[in-house]
Amino acid sequence: MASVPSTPIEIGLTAAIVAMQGIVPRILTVGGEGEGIGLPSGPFEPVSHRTFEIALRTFVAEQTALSVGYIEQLYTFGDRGRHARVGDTTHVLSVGYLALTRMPEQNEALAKAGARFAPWYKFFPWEDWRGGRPPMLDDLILPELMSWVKKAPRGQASEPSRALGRKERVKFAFGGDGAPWDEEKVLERYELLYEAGLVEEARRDGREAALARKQIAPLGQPMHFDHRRILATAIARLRAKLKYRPVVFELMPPAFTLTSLQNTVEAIAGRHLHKQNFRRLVDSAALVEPTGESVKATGGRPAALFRFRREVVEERPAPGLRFGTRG
Amino acid sequence: MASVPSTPIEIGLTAAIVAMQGIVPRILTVGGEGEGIGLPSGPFEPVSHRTFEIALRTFVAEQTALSVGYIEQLYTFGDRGRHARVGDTTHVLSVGYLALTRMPEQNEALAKAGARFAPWYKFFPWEDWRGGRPPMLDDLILPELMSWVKKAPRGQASEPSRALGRKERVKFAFGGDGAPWDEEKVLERYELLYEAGLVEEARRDGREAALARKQIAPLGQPMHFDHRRILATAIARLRAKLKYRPVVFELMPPAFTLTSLQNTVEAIAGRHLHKQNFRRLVDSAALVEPTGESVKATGGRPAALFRFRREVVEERPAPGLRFGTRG
DNA sequence: GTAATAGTGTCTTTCAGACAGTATGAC
DNA sequence: GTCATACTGTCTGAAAGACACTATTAC
Repeated sequence: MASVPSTPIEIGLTAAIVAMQGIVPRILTVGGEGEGIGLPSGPFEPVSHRTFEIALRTFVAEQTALSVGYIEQLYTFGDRGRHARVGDTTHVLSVGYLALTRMPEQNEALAKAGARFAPWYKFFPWEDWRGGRPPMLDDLILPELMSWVKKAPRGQASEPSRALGRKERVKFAFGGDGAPWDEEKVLERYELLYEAGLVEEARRDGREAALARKQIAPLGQPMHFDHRRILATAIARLRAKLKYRPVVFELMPPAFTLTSLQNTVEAIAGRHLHKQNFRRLVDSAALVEPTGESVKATGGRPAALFRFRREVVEERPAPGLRFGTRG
Repeated sequence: MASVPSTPIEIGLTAAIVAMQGIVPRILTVGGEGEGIGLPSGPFEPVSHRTFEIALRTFVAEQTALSVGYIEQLYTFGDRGRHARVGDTTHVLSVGYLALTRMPEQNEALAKAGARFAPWYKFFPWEDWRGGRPPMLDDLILPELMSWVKKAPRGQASEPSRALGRKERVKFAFGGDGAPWDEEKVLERYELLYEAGLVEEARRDGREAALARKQIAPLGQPMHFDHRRILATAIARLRAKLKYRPVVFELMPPAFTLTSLQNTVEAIAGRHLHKQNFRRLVDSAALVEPTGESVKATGGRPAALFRFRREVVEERPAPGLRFGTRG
């Protein structure tokens, strides 16, 4: 049970660091221009770092001159197939983290470190429904997925009834035919697009489906290694967590208007919410309290400012913004 | 970014394998009698296993002659402090998994492999509220935690306002004083008991609080390494997941009565549910369909048998048993 | 018949979703 | 005044929570 590993294993910590700018959710990226873009990451050194979280905070501070607040572990990816092209000995394993921060005033330190906050929907354009259902779904994605469904190999029932067929998986992830669009299924959708060879990473990793497929416009901007998958996991987790934990406030300034709070939630969820219900929700959940101040910058009625009530986390089991399924 | 690790790292996969027996939720354990009890675990060998899940299924099959159905990654633990006493080079990192299975008819293969299904509340007696609020909470746990709260070191505000004080953490995890008991906070409670030195593992790992504390009855049966923490994570995840994914059915036989389904949910959640509401919930969620058969073994009216409708996972975003906060 | 378990009918409270309306600013 | 944004009042229908009641077995 306690054998010596036969190949050296390196553990990479990869961080999806989120910040908001107006109605645009942004993700911290490194690299770019020719060499490819990715999430900030670094090796975990057990001798110098006691925990993952300490290691993560350290290398993020070093690489991006940014101090992050909320941190949460996402998932540990161990597939060899989806990893570095660099060789077969490096980066076998990556532990993904989600971190929330507030957009820094000055981005110079970031730029110097080669990092910048990129809009996250550049990587997942089909996930933003705030302008209505994205046309690319019907124009490109679903037709391509349908032909992938038809190409399914016969009699491949290695798993019993548990594993869904291709058709069912598409319906599950993308909705349609009675099934609704579930904004939380970000990872399922990305994985399906990967398997169907519709994202650049699939071709890069040498999947047959991708090689066989004729060249079409790429679906969203690709990333290094499995970083887009980690980002998909991060978005999915954040969208789910919003509803039962008050994590939005980690992205908000100390004082904010209810409209800006709603904008932030909508930006993350990728869809619009009913305004009056949102306000009632926030009010009845007692998540915020008025500061007494207000801002008069919009050309309309001045908006009252609010602050987050930290006490709620002790009061109730699941204090989140339980917005429902409709707009 | 791609440096060679300075110390050899081994990755251990550890599985919390759950099965039901009547109203007793059980967890697969290995070892016992003197040498200490633990969860089945094995090393991850990147050369022979393509993914964690394959590696996990393989070693579980080898160690326990058991084939598991549902598998889900829980968390990756990297703290050095909580790991093996064996030395400092082994088992630096453990990836925890939750697996659900049905109790095998024959346990001989298990027994031969040195494994057995133990009732999980042996390890967490304070988590079972089906017989009412466990007396040990008021008799032992809360008094001890209160004295730990009082012993808090002064001015240790290294983290800003984010980190709660000891008092707030106890209230958050264990409820009381207006705050309710949240059955999902299994991990928070265990971590608090560990920090306060009230569980055996804390003493074993050499925490001051535990060493300073006078000898009292141990709180639940301890486990090897950080295995009880992984089990706490598994129970918490399962309790939460019940409510929005139809995972209970992985623990049920193909045909079951509504009462046995409710018993299983109650066993996992650790508390009683309102019978009529539970039935209506199951009915309105359209999670099951009658088989047409019934059983007449109980001495009362025969119960109709039902089967799980696998189709629901495609129909609705979150098909679970959204039982509420009250019984 | 009684005891025991299985299952139904309906009432009340709460709350999500939506309607329409009022308030306060810039111009 | 108009336009734009901020905010409130109230209706409706769907659930959650809890009540009492009926059904079918063993004895």
